[in-house]
Amino acid sequence: MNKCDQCIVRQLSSLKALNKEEVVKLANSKTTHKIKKGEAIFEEGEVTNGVFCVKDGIGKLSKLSANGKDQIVKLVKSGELLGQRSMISNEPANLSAKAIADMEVCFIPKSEIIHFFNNNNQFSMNLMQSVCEDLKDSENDKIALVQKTVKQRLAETLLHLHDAFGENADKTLKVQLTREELAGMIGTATESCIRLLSDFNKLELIELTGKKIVLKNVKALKKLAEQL
Amino acid sequence: MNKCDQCIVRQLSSLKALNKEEVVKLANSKTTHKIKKGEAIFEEGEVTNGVFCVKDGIGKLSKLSANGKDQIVKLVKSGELLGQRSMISNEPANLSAKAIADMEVCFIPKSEIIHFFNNNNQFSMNLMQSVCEDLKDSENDKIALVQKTVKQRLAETLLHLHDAFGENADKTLKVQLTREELAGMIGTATESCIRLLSDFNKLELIELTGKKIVLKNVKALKKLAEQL
DNA sequence: CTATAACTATGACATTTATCATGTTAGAGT
DNA sequence: ACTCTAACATGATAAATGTCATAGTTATAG
Repeated sequence: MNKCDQCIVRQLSSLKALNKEEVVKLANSKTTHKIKKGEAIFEEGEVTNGVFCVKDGIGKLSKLSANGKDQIVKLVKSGELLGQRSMISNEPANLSAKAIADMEVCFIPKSEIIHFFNNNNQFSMNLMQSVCEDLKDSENDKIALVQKTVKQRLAETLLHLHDAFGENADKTLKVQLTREELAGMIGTATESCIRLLSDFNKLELIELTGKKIVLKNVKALKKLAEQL
Repeated sequence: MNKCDQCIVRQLSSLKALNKEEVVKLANSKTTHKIKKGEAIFEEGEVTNGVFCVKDGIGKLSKLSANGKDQIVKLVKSGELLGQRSMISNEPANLSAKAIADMEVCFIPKSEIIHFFNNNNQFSMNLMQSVCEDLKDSENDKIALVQKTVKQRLAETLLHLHDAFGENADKTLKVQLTREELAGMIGTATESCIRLLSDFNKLELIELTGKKIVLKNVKALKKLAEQL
């Protein structure tokens, strides 16, 4: 069993507030899991009874619609927690969590989290703040969906991916999404997304080499994302 | 000063977890305000330094876009808290809160809320759950915005208004929104909203008498809202 | 009780975006 | 290396929705 006190991830999540004793308790109750790209951590409707802490890799939270499209609500990376919302609300998961790149996650049982929540004010405040952050993001996304065009949302999303996940040595975006997934993030049809990427490519806002994407003109993308 | 222990509202919000002593403390620090229809409780960007508890009336949380449209994120009624998110995140308000019907609200300073949060596990859990509930709603709204047509969203919103706010003796919806506000809720142009309301009227799904709306065929509206 | 503004309504049209069809390319597995 | 499948790409078209124009209607202040 990995010792949690050496896990860098702990520094990033709400768990950073835990004291030595609590970390030991955590290490004894958590279980570690490897999730391959494409596999699910949990599915919509499942009762998880705990939270997952992302140690490595990238995951997506999404919901399948009646017409078969997968709307991506959020991407998660190292240091983030998954499943807090439904755990706190005592509800089955509202969204599915799947790996976009191979992941390593730790499962922490509900009883532990509740215990920390009730006994460590800093932890409960951290957890609260992370949910509040999600709420703010979600509200802003909602507004963007209504007030911005698909083109603007694509520009915005590319910038966000760059910001949140960074780039490789060759300047390509680190997150590797299929066009379909990217379309699912911005809420549009796959074809529309592909078309706009081509447009951006022609306008030299981005560069497409295979499925790798390089942001060539961040300033222009920003302008595009902002402007009315 | 009103005594909080007699306030029915307290039974509805996270504040229901407070004990006798805490309620006294609350009563001594809160201030009560009357907000006229159309007036703001707080505006986007303001630092509120506390939360507002809605005692009576109906308010909207919204964000003004560059093109002058007001996107409504949520309606709030008696028993709900306003401004928790930005208070917890230590940020200026992300949204404006305005009265849609004359309101009475109590302002509770941040220091009180934090004190309760740190000393009353049931309160902090309640508060957490209410934010989680908001998050879930927001995520579902987001998905609906992408996956449903304007027509479906209008049907859904009418049902939600009926559900959440109820009807008057004459069966008309209790919340009285302008067409512009309703459009702002479903994320569409005012004209489109008006047009669809007319359609619904012709199809006898609803009845329009002036700006009052009666849901005539709830079943059909539900079907419309759900179906692909 | 009128004047004036705000709200509601509807038509005509433009634009955006989805859908369908079809072809190409790239990557995984044998 | 060769297939086979999934992913990418693009054109043609249709559908949904936004925008602009204009007019009727209601509410409200003076």
